[in-house]
Amino acid sequence: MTKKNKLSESLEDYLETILELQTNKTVARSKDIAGKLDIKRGSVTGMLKKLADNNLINYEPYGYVTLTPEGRKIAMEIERRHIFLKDFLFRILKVDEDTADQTACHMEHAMNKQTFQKFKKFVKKIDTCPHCDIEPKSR
Amino acid sequence: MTKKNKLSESLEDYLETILELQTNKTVARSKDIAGKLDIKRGSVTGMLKKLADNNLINYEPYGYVTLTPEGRKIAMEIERRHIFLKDFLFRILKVDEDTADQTACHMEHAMNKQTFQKFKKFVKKIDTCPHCDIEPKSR
DNA sequence: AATAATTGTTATATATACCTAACTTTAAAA
DNA sequence: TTTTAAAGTTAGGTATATATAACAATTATT
Repeated sequence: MTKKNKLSESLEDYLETILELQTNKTVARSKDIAGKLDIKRGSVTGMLKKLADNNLINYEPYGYVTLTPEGRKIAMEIERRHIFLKDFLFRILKVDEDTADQTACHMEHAMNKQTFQKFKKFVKKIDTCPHCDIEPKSR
Repeated sequence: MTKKNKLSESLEDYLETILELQTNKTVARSKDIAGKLDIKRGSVTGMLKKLADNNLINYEPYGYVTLTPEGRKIAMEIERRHIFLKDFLFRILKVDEDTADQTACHMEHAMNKQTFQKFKKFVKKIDTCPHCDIEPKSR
């Protein structure tokens, strides 16, 4: 059974960051993870070990970091939440972009899966409501 | 100048709890704080000292705990957020009450004042929207 | 008032997530 | 290829928030 050990917010942030780096730069390096998370290089190693212990990343000292299927699944979930929440905060609530990003970064850990689903459904509904007249998504 | 030291989520939770106890039981006792926060008695003392250091509570060993004006102000802000978010999650998103409570407890720390204001305004708007037909607040 | 129970505190320990600084490995330049 | 630079690791330290268990103070019971 895949243990559902409920990751810490920090570990979730690492996974999210690794996914972004993998996507944008094909490969995740310790230094870039540190950069994105604004954390010192030395601190990253220990966290990578923890993630590896949890079978969420493939990690060999001095090697590149990649997500395992399970790590990827979690990372994508967090990333999806982040994108959705940031859009909500920025486009609908009209919070400035930086704040939207930071706030999304916190909120993405605060809801469980089901609650987030409901929130999403709710936002989608009001997003097309003529009475609420939300600015439409540009795309 | 009143230093705006940005409290940790834990310390904010303590303040919120103390306010609730003060309101419901007239006085906040260490044991009840521990109970509400599901934390051991021994751990509470140190946190109370920190809050006292920050001039947020009046604390004397073996005495009752009371909020200072500044502590009260913060506690009320957090409490207001909690109540609002829980109502949103429970009544509008229809999340079950326990989950709504826990989730509110996390979310209440995730937004800054301005963002929360905007969120509130937004919810109030859609709450009276005929198209969105939200179940009305019972009171 | 004496004793027992409850509540509060202290000291010590643990876990998490950081930092710094020295060191090692790998990669790049000369 | 040696040397240098960059990236990664390690060891030791700090801060926060918790637990446990022994002890002290307070409150309740008899």
